Amino acid sequence: MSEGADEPSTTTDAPKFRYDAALANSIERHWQETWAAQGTYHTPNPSGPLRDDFERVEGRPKLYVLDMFPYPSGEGLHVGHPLGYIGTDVYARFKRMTGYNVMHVMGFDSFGLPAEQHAVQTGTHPRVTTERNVENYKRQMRAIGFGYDWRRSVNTSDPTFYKWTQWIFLQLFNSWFDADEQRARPISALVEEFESGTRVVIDDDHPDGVEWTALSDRRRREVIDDHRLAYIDEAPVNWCPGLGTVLANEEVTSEGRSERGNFPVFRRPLKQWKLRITAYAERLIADLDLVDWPEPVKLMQRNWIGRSEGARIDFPIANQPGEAISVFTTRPDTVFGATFMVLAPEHPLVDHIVAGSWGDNDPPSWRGSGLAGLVDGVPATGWDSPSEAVAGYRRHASMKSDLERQVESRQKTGVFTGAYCINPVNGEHIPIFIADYVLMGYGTGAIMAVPGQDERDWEFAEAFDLRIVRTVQPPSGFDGRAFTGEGPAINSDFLNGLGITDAKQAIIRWLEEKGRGEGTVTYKLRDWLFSRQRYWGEPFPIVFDEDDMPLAVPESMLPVELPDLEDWTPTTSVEDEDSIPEPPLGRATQWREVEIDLGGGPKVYRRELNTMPQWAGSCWYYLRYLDPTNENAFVGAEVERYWMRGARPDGSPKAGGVDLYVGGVEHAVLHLLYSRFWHKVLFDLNHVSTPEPFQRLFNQGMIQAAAYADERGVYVEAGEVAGDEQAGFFHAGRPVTREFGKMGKSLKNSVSPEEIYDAYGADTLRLYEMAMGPLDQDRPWNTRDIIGVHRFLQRLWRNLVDEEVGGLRVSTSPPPADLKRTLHRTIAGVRDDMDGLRFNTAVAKLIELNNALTKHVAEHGSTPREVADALVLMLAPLAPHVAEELWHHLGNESSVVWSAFPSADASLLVDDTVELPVQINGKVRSRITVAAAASRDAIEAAALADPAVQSALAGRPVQKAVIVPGRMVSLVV
RNA sequence: GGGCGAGUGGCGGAAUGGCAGACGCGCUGGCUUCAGGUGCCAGUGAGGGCAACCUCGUGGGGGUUCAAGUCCCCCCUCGCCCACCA
Repeated sequence: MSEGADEPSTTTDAPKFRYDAALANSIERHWQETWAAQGTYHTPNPSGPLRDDFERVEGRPKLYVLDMFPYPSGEGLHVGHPLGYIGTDVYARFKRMTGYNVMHVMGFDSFGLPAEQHAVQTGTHPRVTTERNVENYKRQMRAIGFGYDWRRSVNTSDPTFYKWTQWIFLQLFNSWFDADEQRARPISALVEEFESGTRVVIDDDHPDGVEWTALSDRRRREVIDDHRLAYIDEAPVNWCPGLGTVLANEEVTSEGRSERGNFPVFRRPLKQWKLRITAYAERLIADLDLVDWPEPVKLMQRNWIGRSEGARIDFPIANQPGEAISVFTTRPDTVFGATFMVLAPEHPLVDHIVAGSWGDNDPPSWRGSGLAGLVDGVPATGWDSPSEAVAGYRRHASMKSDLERQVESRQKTGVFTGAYCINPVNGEHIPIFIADYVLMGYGTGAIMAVPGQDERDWEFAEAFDLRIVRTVQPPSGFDGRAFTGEGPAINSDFLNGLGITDAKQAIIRWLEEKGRGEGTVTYKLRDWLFSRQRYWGEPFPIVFDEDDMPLAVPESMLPVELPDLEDWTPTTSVEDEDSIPEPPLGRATQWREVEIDLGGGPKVYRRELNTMPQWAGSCWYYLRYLDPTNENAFVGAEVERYWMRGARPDGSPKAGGVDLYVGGVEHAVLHLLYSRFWHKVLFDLNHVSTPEPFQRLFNQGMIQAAAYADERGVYVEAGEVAGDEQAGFFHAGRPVTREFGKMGKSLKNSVSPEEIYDAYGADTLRLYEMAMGPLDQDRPWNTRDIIGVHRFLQRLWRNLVDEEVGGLRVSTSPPPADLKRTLHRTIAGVRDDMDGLRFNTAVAKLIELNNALTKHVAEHGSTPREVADALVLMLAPLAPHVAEELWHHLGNESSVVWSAFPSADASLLVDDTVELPVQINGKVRSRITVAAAASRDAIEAAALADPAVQSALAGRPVQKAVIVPGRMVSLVV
């Protein structure tokens, strides 16, 4: 018994042992302390320091249930946060009670922008605020009664954790992607292949290959560095002055702003770290077939990776023998209709091909006359020369932000370069334009324009009065413009008559035979920009030598600890897009240089001053939970194999990994793509045993709450609003309007878990969040509804405990047959629902059982022991505190947490007799009761004999009788 | 513009093609209480009828079926994702 039961109740005349908030709170406090003291939720490993009493669970199947861990914000948890956590906690507890060894841990994603921005706002060092916030989150989570093994918890900003984040980065740095074997291999293997001559170096200076021994030491290092999975690249990146850092493509919205903070983002070339995720594009798509994920998430990943099959076609440049422009197209079958060429404005060949002067027949529109109103300094007849036009148009294009491009209704603009190239299939000279609708970042940055079959090219051709040749026969009556549908090839020489698929195959064969191109695959995915100019992140384990070339810090020197700084704030400026990134670590004057011996004696090196992005720690934290104290490896091999192995009971193919991963759909392409990539690298290098990290993914819904805005549109505290839908809503006497949105600070509609414990207890909160709807659905929070599940717990308690004196109201007599059937039907249903994560219907079934029990107790004065035991056990995953209290009250010594979930007696799931509805012409006219095993004939006879049926038939003969035994009778007259 | 998903009482939501609205909130009536309610009991889709019952009813319109919230076609509304990706 908890001592709380002896405390006076807050209400004056309520029974002393009524399950109210005060009693719930004392029960919860008592068991939380007891569980912590007894290590109830400790999960044993098969080996190592956390082996504990592994024998106890040996032979059980393992189950790894994982939540997307939070970043610990200064606001603390609101009731919208723990929805998924409660769901996994219920599931983990249920599976433990049904015989699994369950891994269930919570950690903290504490590096990165959110933590740092919070620190900036409060003016306190992020380490201090992070530690404080983590403690607050832990306290709040303990109060909800989560069954985590807290010994395994990790915090990504802890040096003992990020030591291994850095170690994994070095794995990436020290490996390369072998395209032939489609996997990562140690960089040393590449060096060996170069040295032995089995692989030759091909670069811009040596397109036909060059001997390794012919290269300088420095050139060799450059070649190696260019192969690494983590490499430095100078390329256009997303520079966000408002945040003072560069961002990954995934962190930039389609409006060209930062996902976090909504600051403008500018493209500019900078030297940055990148990770070669593009090498894994094919496997990242293919292995989606191995995992049990929601189809929309798989689709989002496939779309993000953006695989396109097509061909590369080389168009020789006119008057420049031996030179050609490569294009990528998904429609090589339309090449006979390519009547002009378009390059991205930034395409490197533009300067090379641009003509000295306009041709006599080049119309004003080709010279840029159409831009006269849009761009400063354009004469009404266009620019005077192609080079002026190119320069002017480039200026115009680079000034346009992505947002402006979108707003500008996609009017096609561009200018002629004055140059021509030759269509390789028919020898025609076709003009080369530059236009901003062709993007440098995709394919080759150049297209062959086929206006007859491409809407964008059609628009461009119309705007610039260019020739249009159809190469696919549109259906008769087609009055559209570009025809993108299926049809026989026309105007295409040897392709004529072929369908699109056959024509593609034929032209690719032709291109490959003639050496004019080849079939190829292109991806939208870009390499992952991996450095940030922020303080609060993992330092790179990298130093630079006097040649400015990167070298790995030896593993023995990890972690490279983040130095303490007086001023750790980022350098930001919202207005100035010409600003340049300044890593705050540059201010660490003692730290930024280091003397170490990397072979050849101690030398002074310059440290990498950027830090890793927020996603680094979350890429692999689920592996550290398994072996958090391991000082020799990021995870021990035996432990990793035990928890990550993936064998389905039926032996079907399975990726393995985490058995159930629950989190928000907002991570569909960021975290989930990045961590799959890291996991695959670790898999290739034999550090983990499964090709995928997360076997099953489940996206929980978002809890929304009513928010209220006044006449000015300013949000007011939702908790201070009075009124209802009929009367309207008021804040401080003034009318406000209601909307629903994500719970949080910005809408002023947060509800803290503490408010709910104080009024009802944590078990009620847990139960309410599970009962309010399907776990994967968004749903509005409604504090008013909570009383329903609280009453349920109160009635259940009252059915087992005498509210006045606290004694048990449990009898040894067996339950009557109907109650026993209800019990076993409930057991079967609840088991099913919990296995399927349908906790809302599981709660409904328990309430139904308890309602039946309440009737029984009203008549008999006590609960049959058999029902009491089963009900408490079934309640345990959902409301663990009150279940544990009742379990001990029922006389059990051991924890309900490790007790067996009840099993249904199959013989009690079928009734002896069943009531069947009888439909006449589709409408229910009567109900008959027949034996469950009755034959069709017997059921039909019983239906026809029923007086209500007879009167409804009114003597009409039955034309047809449909009998579904156990279901219904349907008569047609 | 393209893709995906969803529309069921006053509200949240249940329904292997087989009795629509389980369960909960709210509401109505009653009990308990000096009073209040976070207590208890009963009722509660709409309309009609004293009643047994009858009619209508799952965004709208068609269809398949003995039987449709569920399957098929068209349309409307909302949400999410992508958006000049060659």
